Amino acid sequence: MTTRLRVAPSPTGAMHVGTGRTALFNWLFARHTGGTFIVRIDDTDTARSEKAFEDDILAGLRWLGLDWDEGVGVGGPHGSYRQSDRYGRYEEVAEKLIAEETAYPCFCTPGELETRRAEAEAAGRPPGYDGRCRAIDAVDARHRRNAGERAAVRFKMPRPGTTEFVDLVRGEIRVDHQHVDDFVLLRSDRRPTYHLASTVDDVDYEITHVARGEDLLPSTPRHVQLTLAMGGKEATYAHIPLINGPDGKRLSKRHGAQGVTEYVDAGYLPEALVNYLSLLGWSPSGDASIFPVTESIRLFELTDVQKNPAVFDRAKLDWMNGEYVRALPSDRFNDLAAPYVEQAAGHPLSPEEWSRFEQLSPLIQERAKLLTDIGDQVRFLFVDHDTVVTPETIGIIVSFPEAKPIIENAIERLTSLAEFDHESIETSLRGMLDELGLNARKGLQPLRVAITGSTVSPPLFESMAALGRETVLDRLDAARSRM
RNA sequence: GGCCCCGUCGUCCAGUGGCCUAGGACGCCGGCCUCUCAAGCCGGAAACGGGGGUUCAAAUCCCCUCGGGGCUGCCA
Repeated sequence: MTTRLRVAPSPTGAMHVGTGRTALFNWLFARHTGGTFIVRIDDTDTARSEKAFEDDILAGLRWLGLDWDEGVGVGGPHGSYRQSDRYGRYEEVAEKLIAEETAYPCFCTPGELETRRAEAEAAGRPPGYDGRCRAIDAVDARHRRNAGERAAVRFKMPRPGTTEFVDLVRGEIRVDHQHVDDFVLLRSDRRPTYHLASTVDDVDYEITHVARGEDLLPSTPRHVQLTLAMGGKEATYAHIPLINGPDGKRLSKRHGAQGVTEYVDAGYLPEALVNYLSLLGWSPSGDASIFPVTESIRLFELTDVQKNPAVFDRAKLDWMNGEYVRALPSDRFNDLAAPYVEQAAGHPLSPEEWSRFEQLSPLIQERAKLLTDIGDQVRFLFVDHDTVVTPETIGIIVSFPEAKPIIENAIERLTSLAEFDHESIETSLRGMLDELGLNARKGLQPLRVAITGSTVSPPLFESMAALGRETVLDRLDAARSRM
Protein backbone atom coordinates (compact mmCIF):
# COMPACT_ATOMS: atom_id res chain seq x y z
CA MET A 1 0.00 0.00 0.00
CA THR A 2 1.37 3.35 -0.95
CA THR A 3 1.21 6.09 1.65
CA ARG A 4 -0.65 9.34 1.19
CA LEU A 5 0.01 12.19 3.59
CA ARG A 6 -1.23 15.69 3.64
CA VAL A 7 -0.63 18.96 5.33
CA ALA A 8 -3.73 21.11 5.62
CA PRO A 9 -2.81 24.59 6.76
CA SER A 10 -5.48 27.09 7.54
CA PRO A 11 -4.84 30.46 5.89
CA THR A 12 -5.84 32.43 8.95
CA GLY A 13 -2.34 33.65 9.63
CA ALA A 14 1.19 33.65 8.26
CA MET A 15 3.01 30.35 8.16
CA HIS A 16 4.17 29.35 11.60
CA VAL A 17 7.37 27.39 12.24
CA GLY A 18 5.21 24.79 13.96
CA THR A 19 3.26 24.35 10.76
CA GLY A 20 6.59 24.13 8.99
CA ARG A 21 7.75 21.35 11.23
CA THR A 22 4.50 19.42 10.93
CA ALA A 23 4.70 19.78 7.16
CA LEU A 24 8.32 18.66 7.25
CA PHE A 25 7.50 15.50 9.20
CA ASN A 26 4.67 14.64 6.83
CA TRP A 27 6.90 15.30 3.85
CA LEU A 28 9.80 13.28 5.29
CA PHE A 29 7.55 10.33 5.94
CA ALA A 30 5.98 10.52 2.49
CA ARG A 31 9.39 10.69 0.86
CA HIS A 32 10.78 7.97 3.10
CA THR A 33 7.98 5.62 2.17
CA GLY A 34 7.88 6.61 -1.47
CA GLY A 35 4.37 7.91 -0.98
CA THR A 36 2.43 10.98 -1.98
CA PHE A 37 2.60 14.34 -0.26
CA ILE A 38 -0.46 16.56 -0.57
CA VAL A 39 -1.14 20.18 0.27
CA ARG A 40 -4.70 21.15 0.97
CA ILE A 41 -6.00 24.49 2.12
CA ASP A 42 -8.37 24.42 5.09
CA ASP A 43 -10.19 27.68 4.52
CA THR A 44 -13.58 26.93 6.02
CA ASP A 45 -13.14 29.79 8.46
CA THR A 46 -14.28 32.32 5.91
CA ALA A 47 -14.15 35.16 8.40
CA ARG A 48 -10.45 34.83 9.06
CA SER A 49 -9.06 33.22 5.92
CA GLU A 50 -7.10 35.45 3.58
CA LYS A 51 -5.51 34.85 0.24
CA ALA A 52 -2.37 36.65 1.36
CA PHE A 53 -1.91 34.11 4.15
CA GLU A 54 -2.41 31.26 1.73
CA ASP A 55 0.30 32.72 -0.48
CA ASP A 56 2.60 33.12 2.49
CA ILE A 57 2.10 29.51 3.52
CA LEU A 58 2.66 28.12 0.05
CA ALA A 59 5.75 30.29 -0.37
CA GLY A 60 7.02 29.08 2.99
CA LEU A 61 6.58 25.46 1.99
CA ARG A 62 8.42 26.02 -1.24
CA TRP A 63 11.22 27.93 0.45
CA LEU A 64 11.72 25.03 2.83
CA GLY A 65 11.94 22.75 -0.17
CA LEU A 66 8.85 20.73 0.72
CA ASP A 67 7.51 19.97 -2.72
CA TRP A 68 4.10 18.41 -3.08
CA ASP A 69 2.76 15.86 -5.53
CA GLU A 70 -0.88 16.78 -5.31
CA GLY A 71 -2.69 19.81 -4.08
CA VAL A 72 -3.11 23.50 -4.42
CA GLY A 73 -1.21 24.85 -7.36
CA VAL A 74 -0.28 21.47 -8.78
CA GLY A 75 -3.68 19.80 -9.03
CA GLY A 76 -4.38 16.11 -8.87
CA PRO A 77 -7.26 13.66 -9.14
CA HIS A 78 -9.24 15.11 -6.24
CA GLY A 79 -10.28 18.52 -7.40
CA SER A 80 -9.15 21.88 -6.20
CA TYR A 81 -7.67 20.90 -2.83
CA ARG A 82 -9.25 24.03 -1.43
CA GLN A 83 -12.10 23.39 0.95
CA SER A 84 -14.06 26.46 0.03
CA ASP A 85 -14.57 24.81 -3.37
CA ARG A 86 -16.14 21.74 -1.84
CA TYR A 87 -19.07 23.02 0.20
CA GLY A 88 -21.48 20.92 -1.86
CA ARG A 89 -19.64 17.75 -0.97
CA TYR A 90 -19.71 18.52 2.75
CA GLU A 91 -23.45 19.23 2.67
CA GLU A 92 -24.00 16.01 0.81
CA VAL A 93 -22.18 14.02 3.48
CA ALA A 94 -24.02 15.81 6.28
CA GLU A 95 -27.42 15.14 4.70
CA LYS A 96 -26.54 11.51 4.12
CA LEU A 97 -25.61 11.12 7.78
CA ILE A 98 -28.92 12.72 8.82
CA ALA A 99 -30.76 10.29 6.56
CA GLU A 100 -28.87 7.43 8.17
CA GLU A 101 -29.52 8.94 11.58
CA THR A 102 -25.89 9.15 12.56
CA ALA A 103 -26.30 12.92 12.57
CA TYR A 104 -29.19 15.19 13.41
CA PRO A 105 -30.37 18.76 12.97
CA CYS A 106 -29.80 21.00 15.96
CA PHE A 107 -32.14 23.96 16.38
CA CYS A 108 -30.40 25.49 19.37
CA THR A 109 -29.21 29.00 18.67
CA PRO A 110 -25.70 30.16 19.51
CA GLY A 111 -27.18 32.38 22.19
CA GLU A 112 -29.00 29.51 23.86
CA LEU A 113 -25.91 27.36 23.72
CA GLU A 114 -23.91 30.11 25.32
CA THR A 115 -26.25 30.54 28.28
CA ARG A 116 -26.57 26.80 28.81
CA ARG A 117 -22.83 26.42 28.68
CA ALA A 118 -22.42 29.10 31.31
CA GLU A 119 -25.04 27.45 33.51
CA ALA A 120 -23.42 24.05 33.17
CA GLU A 121 -20.08 25.47 34.08
CA ALA A 122 -21.48 27.28 37.08
CA ALA A 123 -23.12 24.07 38.23
CA GLY A 124 -19.88 22.16 37.75
CA ARG A 125 -21.21 20.10 34.87
CA PRO A 126 -19.27 19.50 31.63
CA PRO A 127 -19.73 22.51 29.35
CA GLY A 128 -20.14 20.53 26.13
CA TYR A 129 -23.33 20.28 24.14
CA ASP A 130 -26.08 18.71 26.24
CA GLY A 131 -27.60 16.72 23.38
CA ARG A 132 -31.00 18.37 23.60
CA CYS A 133 -31.87 18.14 19.89
CA ARG A 134 -30.65 14.57 19.66
CA ALA A 135 -33.96 13.58 21.24
CA ILE A 136 -36.08 15.29 18.60
CA ASP A 137 -37.91 12.79 16.44
CA ALA A 138 -36.38 12.61 12.97
CA VAL A 139 -39.70 13.20 11.24
CA ASP A 140 -40.46 16.26 13.37
CA ALA A 141 -37.00 17.56 12.70
CA ARG A 142 -37.51 17.21 8.98
CA HIS A 143 -40.81 19.11 9.14
CA ARG A 144 -39.21 21.91 11.08
CA ARG A 145 -36.40 22.21 8.60
CA ASN A 146 -38.81 22.11 5.66
CA ALA A 147 -40.73 24.88 7.31
CA GLY A 148 -37.61 26.96 7.08
CA GLU A 149 -36.29 26.74 10.63
CA ARG A 150 -32.55 27.25 10.78
CA ALA A 151 -30.55 24.31 11.98
CA ALA A 152 -26.98 23.23 12.36
CA VAL A 153 -26.10 19.58 11.91
CA ARG A 154 -24.54 17.64 14.76
CA PHE A 155 -22.86 14.28 14.78
CA LYS A 156 -24.52 11.64 16.90
CA MET A 157 -21.58 10.40 18.92
CA PRO A 158 -22.19 6.68 19.57
CA ARG A 159 -22.99 6.41 23.26
CA PRO A 160 -22.18 4.38 25.18
CA GLY A 161 -19.00 3.69 23.35
CA THR A 162 -15.29 4.22 23.18
CA THR A 163 -12.78 4.99 20.47
CA GLU A 164 -9.50 3.15 20.44
CA PHE A 165 -6.70 3.73 18.03
CA VAL A 166 -2.98 3.32 17.82
CA ASP A 167 -1.12 6.57 17.58
CA LEU A 168 2.27 6.14 15.94
CA VAL A 169 4.00 8.39 18.41
CA ARG A 170 1.95 7.78 21.54
CA GLY A 171 0.86 4.18 21.30
CA GLU A 172 -2.63 3.04 22.20
CA ILE A 173 -5.15 5.76 22.89
CA ARG A 174 -8.58 5.05 24.30
CA VAL A 175 -11.31 7.59 24.90
CA ASP A 176 -14.74 7.04 26.41
CA HIS A 177 -17.43 8.82 24.37
CA GLN A 178 -18.87 10.04 27.62
CA HIS A 179 -16.34 12.83 27.33
CA VAL A 180 -16.99 13.64 23.69
CA ASP A 181 -20.03 15.74 22.93
CA ASP A 182 -22.15 15.83 19.79
CA PHE A 183 -20.09 18.24 17.76
CA VAL A 184 -21.27 20.42 14.92
CA LEU A 185 -20.73 19.12 11.40
CA LEU A 186 -22.49 21.81 9.42
CA ARG A 187 -23.12 25.31 10.68
CA SER A 188 -26.59 26.75 10.36
CA ASP A 189 -25.38 28.72 7.33
CA ARG A 190 -24.50 25.37 5.70
CA ARG A 191 -20.75 25.86 5.94
CA PRO A 192 -18.81 22.87 7.27
CA THR A 193 -16.78 22.91 10.44
CA TYR A 194 -13.17 21.86 10.50
CA HIS A 195 -14.11 18.40 11.76
CA LEU A 196 -16.41 17.69 8.83
CA ALA A 197 -14.36 19.21 6.06
CA SER A 198 -11.10 17.76 7.24
CA THR A 199 -12.48 14.28 7.75
CA VAL A 200 -14.40 14.20 4.50
CA ASP A 201 -11.30 15.30 2.63
CA ASP A 202 -9.09 12.78 4.38
CA VAL A 203 -11.51 10.04 3.39
CA ASP A 204 -12.08 11.30 -0.16
CA TYR A 205 -8.39 11.86 -0.80
CA GLU A 206 -7.57 8.44 0.64
CA ILE A 207 -5.16 9.80 3.21
CA THR A 208 -3.37 6.91 4.89
CA HIS A 209 -1.46 8.74 7.61
CA VAL A 210 -2.53 11.83 9.50
CA ALA A 211 0.45 13.40 11.24
CA ARG A 212 -0.60 16.60 12.97
CA GLY A 213 -0.14 18.65 16.09
CA GLU A 214 -0.88 17.18 19.46
CA ASP A 215 -3.55 19.82 19.97
CA LEU A 216 -5.77 17.72 17.71
CA LEU A 217 -5.39 14.58 19.80
CA PRO A 218 -8.55 15.17 21.85
CA SER A 219 -10.67 15.53 18.72
CA THR A 220 -9.36 12.41 17.06
CA PRO A 221 -12.22 10.24 18.41
CA ARG A 222 -14.56 12.57 16.55
CA HIS A 223 -12.66 12.10 13.35
CA VAL A 224 -12.50 8.34 13.57
CA GLN A 225 -16.19 8.00 14.45
CA LEU A 226 -17.11 10.31 11.64
CA THR A 227 -14.91 8.36 9.26
CA LEU A 228 -16.60 5.13 10.32
CA ALA A 229 -20.06 6.67 9.91
CA MET A 230 -19.10 7.71 6.38
CA GLY A 231 -18.03 4.18 5.66
CA GLY A 232 -14.49 5.40 5.15
CA LYS A 233 -11.23 3.75 5.99
CA GLU A 234 -9.56 4.94 9.16
CA ALA A 235 -6.21 6.65 8.71
CA THR A 236 -3.26 5.94 10.92
CA TYR A 237 -2.71 8.85 13.27
CA ALA A 238 0.49 10.33 14.63
CA HIS A 239 0.24 13.27 16.99
CA ILE A 240 3.34 15.36 17.02
CA PRO A 241 4.22 17.32 20.13
CA LEU A 242 3.87 21.08 20.01
CA ILE A 243 6.74 23.53 19.90
CA ASN A 244 7.08 25.74 22.94
CA GLY A 245 8.81 29.01 23.66
CA PRO A 246 11.62 29.27 26.23
CA ASP A 247 9.04 29.72 28.99
CA GLY A 248 7.42 26.38 28.22
CA LYS A 249 4.33 28.01 26.81
CA ARG A 250 3.15 27.38 23.33
CA LEU A 251 5.27 29.30 20.83
CA SER A 252 3.63 32.62 20.15
CA LYS A 253 4.28 36.17 19.12
CA ARG A 254 5.80 37.23 22.37
CA HIS A 255 8.60 34.69 21.90
CA GLY A 256 9.79 36.57 18.85
CA ALA A 257 9.87 35.28 15.32
CA GLN A 258 7.41 32.50 14.73
CA GLY A 259 6.68 32.93 11.04
CA VAL A 260 8.77 31.15 8.46
CA THR A 261 8.96 34.34 6.43
CA GLU A 262 10.56 36.09 9.36
CA TYR A 263 13.38 33.56 9.24
CA VAL A 264 13.80 34.16 5.54
CA ASP A 265 14.09 37.88 6.20
CA ALA A 266 16.41 37.37 9.14
CA GLY A 267 18.98 35.74 6.89
CA TYR A 268 18.55 32.06 7.62
CA LEU A 269 19.19 29.39 5.03
CA PRO A 270 16.34 26.98 4.31
CA GLU A 271 18.62 23.96 4.65
CA ALA A 272 19.58 25.12 8.13
CA LEU A 273 15.99 25.69 9.23
CA VAL A 274 14.95 22.32 7.85
CA ASN A 275 17.84 20.61 9.60
CA TYR A 276 17.03 22.38 12.85
CA LEU A 277 13.30 21.70 12.65
CA SER A 278 13.90 18.04 11.88
CA LEU A 279 15.72 17.78 15.20
CA LEU A 280 12.83 19.20 17.16
CA GLY A 281 11.17 16.04 18.33
CA TRP A 282 13.20 13.61 16.30
CA SER A 283 16.79 12.55 15.79
CA PRO A 284 18.39 10.33 13.18
CA SER A 285 20.46 8.32 15.66
CA GLY A 286 23.59 8.78 17.71
CA ASP A 287 25.35 12.10 17.70
CA ALA A 288 24.76 13.55 14.27
CA SER A 289 23.25 17.00 14.36
CA ILE A 290 24.28 18.46 11.02
CA PHE A 291 23.14 16.30 8.14
CA PRO A 292 21.54 16.74 4.74
CA VAL A 293 17.83 16.35 4.28
CA THR A 294 18.44 13.24 2.16
CA GLU A 295 19.73 11.64 5.32
CA SER A 296 16.57 12.63 7.18
CA ILE A 297 14.46 11.12 4.42
CA ARG A 298 16.43 7.91 4.61
CA LEU A 299 16.04 7.52 8.35
CA PHE A 300 12.79 9.24 9.26
CA GLU A 301 10.13 7.23 11.08
CA LEU A 302 7.01 8.62 12.68
CA THR A 303 7.40 6.04 15.44
CA ASP A 304 10.71 7.63 16.42
CA VAL A 305 9.16 11.01 17.07
CA GLN A 306 9.48 12.29 20.62
CA LYS A 307 6.39 12.39 22.81
CA ASN A 308 7.20 15.51 24.78
CA PRO A 309 7.11 19.05 23.50
CA ALA A 310 10.29 20.81 22.40
CA VAL A 311 11.45 24.31 23.12
CA PHE A 312 12.47 26.35 20.12
CA ASP A 313 16.08 27.37 20.77
CA ARG A 314 17.10 30.29 18.63
CA ALA A 315 20.74 30.13 19.73
CA LYS A 316 21.12 26.61 18.41
CA LEU A 317 19.45 27.54 15.14
CA ASP A 318 21.89 30.43 14.80
CA TRP A 319 24.86 28.16 15.34
CA MET A 320 23.50 25.70 12.83
CA ASN A 321 22.90 28.42 10.28
CA GLY A 322 26.53 29.49 10.66
CA GLU A 323 27.59 25.95 9.92
CA TYR A 324 25.55 25.98 6.73
CA VAL A 325 26.77 29.42 5.70
CA ARG A 326 30.39 28.36 6.06
CA ALA A 327 29.74 25.20 4.08
CA LEU A 328 28.37 27.12 1.10
CA PRO A 329 30.41 27.10 -2.13
CA SER A 330 31.95 30.55 -2.37
CA ASP A 331 30.14 31.59 -5.54
CA ARG A 332 26.87 30.57 -3.97
CA PHE A 333 27.73 32.58 -0.89
CA ASN A 334 28.52 35.60 -3.03
CA ASP A 335 25.19 35.34 -4.81
CA LEU A 336 23.32 35.16 -1.53
CA ALA A 337 25.37 37.97 -0.04
CA ALA A 338 24.90 40.37 -2.95
CA PRO A 339 21.62 41.95 -1.84
CA TYR A 340 22.92 42.50 1.67
CA VAL A 341 26.14 44.01 0.39
CA GLU A 342 24.28 46.40 -1.87
CA GLN A 343 21.94 47.34 0.89
CA ALA A 344 24.89 48.18 3.13
CA ALA A 345 26.52 50.17 0.35
CA GLY A 346 23.28 51.98 -0.26
CA HIS A 347 23.54 51.61 -4.01
CA PRO A 348 24.03 48.99 -6.72
CA LEU A 349 27.67 47.95 -6.84
CA SER A 350 29.97 48.82 -9.72
CA PRO A 351 32.17 46.00 -11.01
CA GLU A 352 35.11 47.58 -9.20
CA GLU A 353 33.19 47.69 -5.93
CA TRP A 354 32.03 44.15 -6.37
CA SER A 355 35.60 42.99 -6.79
CA ARG A 356 36.45 44.71 -3.51
CA PHE A 357 33.83 42.59 -1.88
CA GLU A 358 34.95 39.45 -3.64
CA GLN A 359 38.49 39.89 -2.35
CA LEU A 360 37.21 39.81 1.18
CA SER A 361 34.29 37.49 0.71
CA PRO A 362 35.89 34.25 1.98
CA LEU A 363 36.77 36.01 5.21
CA ILE A 364 33.25 37.38 5.53
CA GLN A 365 31.73 33.99 4.90
CA GLU A 366 33.69 32.51 7.78
CA ARG A 367 32.31 35.16 10.09
CA ALA A 368 28.66 35.26 9.10
CA LYS A 369 26.11 33.38 11.15
CA LEU A 370 23.21 34.99 9.40
CA LEU A 371 23.15 36.48 5.94
CA THR A 372 22.03 39.68 7.60
CA ASP A 373 25.37 39.85 9.44
CA ILE A 374 27.13 40.56 6.17
CA GLY A 375 26.15 44.19 5.74
CA ASP A 376 27.82 45.46 8.88
CA GLN A 377 31.01 43.62 8.04
CA VAL A 378 31.46 45.09 4.59
CA ARG A 379 29.96 48.54 4.86
CA PHE A 380 33.38 50.17 5.34
CA LEU A 381 34.33 49.06 1.84
CA PHE A 382 31.85 51.35 0.19
CA VAL A 383 31.52 54.52 2.23
CA ASP A 384 33.53 57.73 2.20
CA HIS A 385 36.10 58.67 4.80
CA ASP A 386 33.78 61.02 6.66
CA THR A 387 31.53 58.11 7.48
CA VAL A 388 34.42 56.10 8.86
CA VAL A 389 36.52 58.79 10.48
CA THR A 390 34.00 60.42 12.78
CA PRO A 391 34.50 62.23 16.07
CA GLU A 392 33.53 58.99 17.77
CA THR A 393 36.11 56.90 15.97
CA ILE A 394 38.75 59.55 16.57
CA GLY A 395 37.91 59.30 20.23
CA ILE A 396 38.50 55.57 20.16
CA ILE A 397 41.73 55.94 18.20
CA VAL A 398 43.31 58.44 20.56
CA SER A 399 42.46 56.21 23.51
CA PHE A 400 45.10 53.74 22.30
CA PRO A 401 48.64 54.49 23.48
CA GLU A 402 50.98 55.53 20.68
CA ALA A 403 48.08 56.09 18.31
CA LYS A 404 49.68 59.06 16.62
CA PRO A 405 53.10 57.53 15.86
CA ILE A 406 51.37 54.36 14.67
CA ILE A 407 49.27 56.20 12.16
CA GLU A 408 52.09 58.41 10.99
CA ASN A 409 54.45 55.51 10.62
CA ALA A 410 51.84 53.48 8.76
CA ILE A 411 51.16 56.29 6.33
CA GLU A 412 54.83 56.60 5.56
CA ARG A 413 55.34 52.89 5.05
CA LEU A 414 52.19 52.25 3.03
CA THR A 415 52.90 55.20 0.77
CA SER A 416 56.22 53.79 -0.27
CA LEU A 417 55.11 50.18 -0.74
CA ALA A 418 55.88 48.79 -4.19
CA GLU A 419 52.91 46.44 -4.20
CA PHE A 420 49.76 47.11 -2.24
CA ASP A 421 48.77 43.53 -1.57
CA HIS A 422 48.02 41.62 1.58
CA GLU A 423 51.54 40.17 2.00
CA SER A 424 53.36 43.42 1.39
CA ILE A 425 51.08 45.29 3.74
CA GLU A 426 51.56 42.71 6.44
CA THR A 427 55.34 42.68 6.11
CA SER A 428 55.46 46.42 6.15
CA LEU A 429 53.21 46.92 9.14
CA ARG A 430 54.89 44.20 11.16
CA GLY A 431 58.08 46.10 10.52
CA MET A 432 56.36 49.11 11.95
CA LEU A 433 55.37 47.18 15.07
CA ASP A 434 58.97 46.10 15.56
CA GLU A 435 60.21 49.62 15.09
CA LEU A 436 57.75 51.01 17.64
CA GLY A 437 58.17 48.08 19.99
CA LEU A 438 54.48 47.20 19.99
CA ASN A 439 52.71 43.90 19.71
CA ALA A 440 50.15 43.38 17.00
CA ARG A 441 47.29 43.22 19.44
CA LYS A 442 47.86 46.76 20.60
CA GLY A 443 49.55 48.28 17.62
CA LEU A 444 47.02 47.43 14.95
CA GLN A 445 43.83 48.54 16.68
CA PRO A 446 44.22 52.26 15.94
CA LEU A 447 44.68 51.43 12.29
CA ARG A 448 41.70 49.11 12.29
CA VAL A 449 39.47 51.78 13.69
CA ALA A 450 40.74 54.40 11.26
CA ILE A 451 40.27 52.08 8.30
CA THR A 452 37.00 50.35 9.17
CA GLY A 453 35.44 52.63 11.75
CA SER A 454 35.20 49.82 14.26
CA THR A 455 37.25 47.81 16.71
CA VAL A 456 35.74 44.69 15.17
CA SER A 457 36.37 44.02 11.51
CA PRO A 458 37.53 41.47 9.00
CA PRO A 459 41.30 40.85 9.16
CA LEU A 460 43.07 44.16 8.74
CA PHE A 461 45.70 43.47 6.08
CA GLU A 462 43.21 41.87 3.75
CA SER A 463 40.75 44.68 4.39
CA MET A 464 43.37 47.26 3.44
CA ALA A 465 44.28 45.36 0.30
CA ALA A 466 40.64 45.16 -0.72
CA LEU A 467 40.11 48.86 -0.10
CA GLY A 468 43.12 49.90 -2.13
CA ARG A 469 46.00 52.16 -1.28
CA GLU A 470 44.35 55.42 -2.15
CA THR A 471 41.38 54.90 0.13
CA VAL A 472 43.50 53.53 2.94
CA LEU A 473 45.82 56.51 2.87
CA ASP A 474 42.90 58.85 2.57
CA ARG A 475 41.38 57.49 5.77
CA LEU A 476 44.63 57.41 7.68
CA ASP A 477 45.30 60.94 6.62
CA ALA A 478 41.87 62.07 7.70
CA ALA A 479 42.42 60.39 11.04
CA ARG A 480 45.83 61.97 11.55
CA SER A 481 44.64 65.45 10.79
CA ARG A 482 41.67 65.18 13.17
CA MET A 483 43.41 63.71 16.18
C1' G B 1 -13.46 21.67 37.22
C1' G B 2 -13.57 17.36 33.60
C1' C B 3 -10.94 14.55 29.83
C1' C B 4 -6.33 13.57 27.36
C1' C B 5 -1.01 13.85 26.69
C1' C B 6 3.85 14.51 28.63
C1' G B 7 8.23 14.62 32.44
C1' U B 8 16.83 12.68 31.23
C1' C B 9 21.90 18.66 31.87
C1' G B 10 19.45 25.82 30.92
C1' U B 11 17.90 23.85 25.68
C1' C B 12 17.57 19.82 21.74
C1' C B 13 18.51 14.75 21.49
C1' A B 14 20.91 9.40 22.94
C1' G B 15 19.53 5.84 26.36
C1' U B 16 13.97 0.57 25.70
C1' G B 17 16.62 -3.92 33.05
C1' G B 18 23.11 -4.84 33.79
C1' C B 19 27.90 -1.89 28.61
C1' C B 20 25.38 4.58 32.95
C1' U B 21 30.93 6.73 37.94
C1' A B 22 24.08 8.64 32.35
C1' G B 23 26.58 9.99 26.23
C1' G B 24 26.46 13.91 22.21
C1' A B 25 25.14 18.82 20.42
C1' C B 26 23.84 24.16 21.33
C1' G B 27 24.53 27.59 25.09
C1' C B 28 27.57 28.85 29.41
C1' C B 29 32.55 29.11 32.07
C1' G B 30 38.04 28.62 31.70
C1' G B 31 42.33 27.99 28.58
C1' C B 32 45.02 27.65 23.80
C1' C B 33 45.54 29.83 18.91
C1' U B 34 45.36 34.83 17.27
C1' C B 35 45.93 41.79 14.27
C1' U B 36 40.04 42.64 16.42
C1' C B 37 35.87 39.46 15.69
C1' A B 38 34.60 34.79 14.22
C1' A B 39 36.16 29.83 13.21
C1' G B 40 39.18 25.96 15.30
C1' C B 41 41.40 23.11 19.44
C1' C B 42 41.57 21.61 24.79
C1' G B 43 39.18 21.43 29.48
C1' G B 44 34.99 22.36 32.98
C1' A B 45 30.22 23.04 35.48
C1' A B 46 25.47 21.06 34.39
C1' A B 47 20.06 16.22 34.33
C1' C B 48 17.16 10.87 35.16
C1' G B 49 10.81 16.00 39.36
C1' G B 50 9.52 13.31 44.22
C1' G B 51 7.92 8.85 46.92
C1' G B 52 6.84 3.86 47.09
C1' G B 53 7.21 -0.88 44.96
C1' U B 54 8.92 -5.28 41.32
C1' U B 55 13.98 -7.31 40.60
C1' C B 56 20.24 -10.01 42.29
C1' A B 57 20.12 -5.29 39.38
C1' A B 58 15.84 0.50 37.20
C1' A B 59 16.74 6.53 33.79
C1' U B 60 14.58 2.14 31.74
C1' C B 61 8.70 -2.01 34.45
C1' C B 62 4.21 -0.91 38.01
C1' C B 63 1.58 2.43 41.47
C1' C B 64 0.99 7.10 43.80
C1' U B 65 2.28 12.07 43.91
C1' C B 66 3.99 16.67 42.05
C1' G B 67 4.82 19.61 37.82
C1' G B 68 4.00 21.16 32.69
C1' G B 69 1.04 21.21 28.31
C1' G B 70 -3.35 20.42 25.30
C1' C B 71 -8.62 20.10 24.69
C1' U B 72 -13.22 21.37 26.69
C1' G B 73 -16.61 26.83 20.18
C1' C B 74 -21.92 26.94 14.81
C1' C B 75 -12.11 28.54 15.49
C1' A B 76 -8.89 25.41 13.20
